[in-house]
Amino acid sequence: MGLTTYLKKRDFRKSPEPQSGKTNPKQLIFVVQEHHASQHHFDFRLEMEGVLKSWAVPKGPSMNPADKRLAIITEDHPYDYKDFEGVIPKGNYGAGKVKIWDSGTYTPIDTVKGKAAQEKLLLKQLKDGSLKIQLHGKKLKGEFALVKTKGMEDNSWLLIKHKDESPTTAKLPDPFSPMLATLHAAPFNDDDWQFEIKWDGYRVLAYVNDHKVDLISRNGRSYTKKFHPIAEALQEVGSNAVLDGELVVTDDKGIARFQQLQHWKTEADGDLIYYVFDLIWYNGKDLRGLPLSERMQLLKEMLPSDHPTIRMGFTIQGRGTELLDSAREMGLEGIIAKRLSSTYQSGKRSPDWLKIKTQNRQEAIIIGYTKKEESPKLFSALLLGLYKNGQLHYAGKVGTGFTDKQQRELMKQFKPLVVKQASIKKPSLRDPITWLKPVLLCEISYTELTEQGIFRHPSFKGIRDDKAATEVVLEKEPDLLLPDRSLKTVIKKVNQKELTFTNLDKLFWPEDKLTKRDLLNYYAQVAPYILPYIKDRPQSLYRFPDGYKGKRFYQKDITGKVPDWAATFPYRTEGDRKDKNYLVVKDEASLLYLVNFGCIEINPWSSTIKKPGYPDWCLLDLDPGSKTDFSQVIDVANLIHDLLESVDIPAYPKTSGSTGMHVYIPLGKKYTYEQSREFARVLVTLVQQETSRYTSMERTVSKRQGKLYLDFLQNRSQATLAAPYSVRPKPGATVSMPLHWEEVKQGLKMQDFNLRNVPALLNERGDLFKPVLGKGIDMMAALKRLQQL
DNA sequence: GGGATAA
DNA sequence: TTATCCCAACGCACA
DNA sequence: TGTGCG
Ligand SMILES: [Mn+2]
Ligand SMILES: [Mn+2]
Repeated sequence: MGLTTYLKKRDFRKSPEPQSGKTNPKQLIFVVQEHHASQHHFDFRLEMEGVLKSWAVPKGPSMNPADKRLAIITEDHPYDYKDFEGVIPKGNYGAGKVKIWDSGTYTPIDTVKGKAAQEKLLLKQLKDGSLKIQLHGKKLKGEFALVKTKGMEDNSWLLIKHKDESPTTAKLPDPFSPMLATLHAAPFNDDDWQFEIKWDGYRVLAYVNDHKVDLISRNGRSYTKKFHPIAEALQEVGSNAVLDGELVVTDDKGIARFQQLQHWKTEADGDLIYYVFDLIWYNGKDLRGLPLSERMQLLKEMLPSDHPTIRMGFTIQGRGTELLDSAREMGLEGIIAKRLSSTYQSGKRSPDWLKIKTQNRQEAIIIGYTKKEESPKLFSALLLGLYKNGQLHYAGKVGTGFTDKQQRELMKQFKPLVVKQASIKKPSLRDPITWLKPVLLCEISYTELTEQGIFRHPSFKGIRDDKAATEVVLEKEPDLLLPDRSLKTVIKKVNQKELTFTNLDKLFWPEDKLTKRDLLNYYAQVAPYILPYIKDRPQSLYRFPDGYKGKRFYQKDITGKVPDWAATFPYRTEGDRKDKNYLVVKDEASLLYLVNFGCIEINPWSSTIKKPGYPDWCLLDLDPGSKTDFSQVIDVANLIHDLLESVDIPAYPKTSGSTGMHVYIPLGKKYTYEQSREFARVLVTLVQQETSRYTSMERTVSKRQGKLYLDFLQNRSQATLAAPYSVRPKPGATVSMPLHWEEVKQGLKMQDFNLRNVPALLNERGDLFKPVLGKGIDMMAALKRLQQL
């Protein structure tokens, strides 16, 4: 009998558990699929409780695909299948022989004749738990084994868990910290999840022993004395358990009141209730490895069903939307969603527990107000706006939450801001609108934001005067490509193409703790912004498979190395008798494919395959030398700007993300590379003459004497530069960031723009480089104007 | 990161 | 069977 | 015609 069953059958309230040294072996069997095997790795898939896990195991000496049959999977804590770490034991285990003994008789069972019979027997022994596994006389150290028998299908393995006992008898770590929930934007319905009310109180762990109860807060503070009625009640209810729950004070309507809890002194201050929602420990058994569903079952059996102060909170399976609605009706803070199969992950803010709020807070810009004709109020509703991609959008109207006094004060502030023209596209509203200059900020609460970006159920909370209106953007948790930090390999469809993302935990920037997963998430987030500048362009690959400090190499020819769906562009070098092929980015999938290949930076041509000889932009590359630095780059960039502005040539600057800056001039595919280069030469020559003290156009490094190099020669076919929004393989994961010319001034730092902050910045600023792909300049007219100078 | 090839 | 290798290149500027 | 350069 498994321990879980055993625990379930017990009535914990009636008699103490007998102390017994006997352990109950528990073994679990799963069929693991070998999904994709390369020369260097096995990729395993395991479908468990409806969730697909996958992980890569590097091939070691014992992992030949033809013959070797065994790998060991170990893990740190019991029963959490998401944290598999692939480990290949060193040494030679012979030609695929896994010796398997019957644990009772210790007779080898690998001598059974016939494949089918062998497999059948093995499975039987695994199922009834009578199996011990040894490798050449040595007991397996790991808690799991992957076993392949000769009778099994090629892509199937058996994963055997052969722990002696589960849950374990071990000391509870001290200090012990509770599992935490991740904030989640919207409710959902899913039968794999349980939903419960989020109570507004103190998170309290209760250590219940025979003669003593301790109530401990999340920060390790003792609440035993302060909330002694709860401690006393727990003492009656049970013993030898560690419970997790929320301690609340309810008002006369039964609603938890946080303020009242803070000031609670005696029973006259309100009714204390301890809502228990998890059982972590019972009679020396650590239950954290059990799935939530089983812990809940045990908890239900352990707690009395009708105790006035120690209660099990209400839970419902699958119907999150419904529960959030009722929580909102009741004026509660929100709900918690918990994955039924999840283990208790101490101290972790886990994606298996999600907090979903009934009320969200957001700042918004007041862009006007309406007034109903007949209304005695000064105004009926405020019109709200938000910036998205650098543009102001209508975000709904708020008609509640302000007092008459607040209305009078607001009207005073509105007076000097009244304008005739709307600052946005006019929403269709019945009541007459007074438009305001979009500078005033307010804070609102709301329940939901619609697809169109309109607040639902907004309520006014007050004026904000500590921020500029342009700083206000939607505080929305981005949907990440790879949100689950416990998966080391993920197979995912992007643009209808199946991509395998590997080695997601590999530290690409160890100092910044940034992983390959972070890099992929970054590019997925900025894909809409970067794609215009890399789509349909052949790519020069610069690969860093082991992170920015690791080995690196350039790659252009990808013939035969990329899947069929990847677009390519043929080329030849001198003496080639066959075509070589550039990789061409077409969509998010091909971009992410590159990134998974270890391409930290993206290096596209200046022209597309549609018109390969005609670049979209002309570029000036400002590279500081050994005796110059970024501050001179800023100076010379501004001089270039002044010059171009004086002759009416548009130009757009970006940091390079490395040491210098890039300036792009739109050409609109109208001129050849040679024309672009000669145009750049003219511009750079003019600027260099003015700044000869610290700039140079010399191709030979030594002749530059450490001066800043004005590089115009990259205006040439097949030459590449790091794309806008490209990350660079540099400390701090810097990004090549398009700027306003006003930002190009002393004090600007390369590190201001990096993998961590650029996605949010882009949401505010939009794509500043958009005009680079717009109408190209009239080069001849521009040259004529330059000549007049 | 992973296919090709030398040892 | 395992370890290592290999993954660009192009044309301009100056000697 | 070779070498450095990005
Ligand atoms: Mn540069
Ligand atoms: Mn350069």
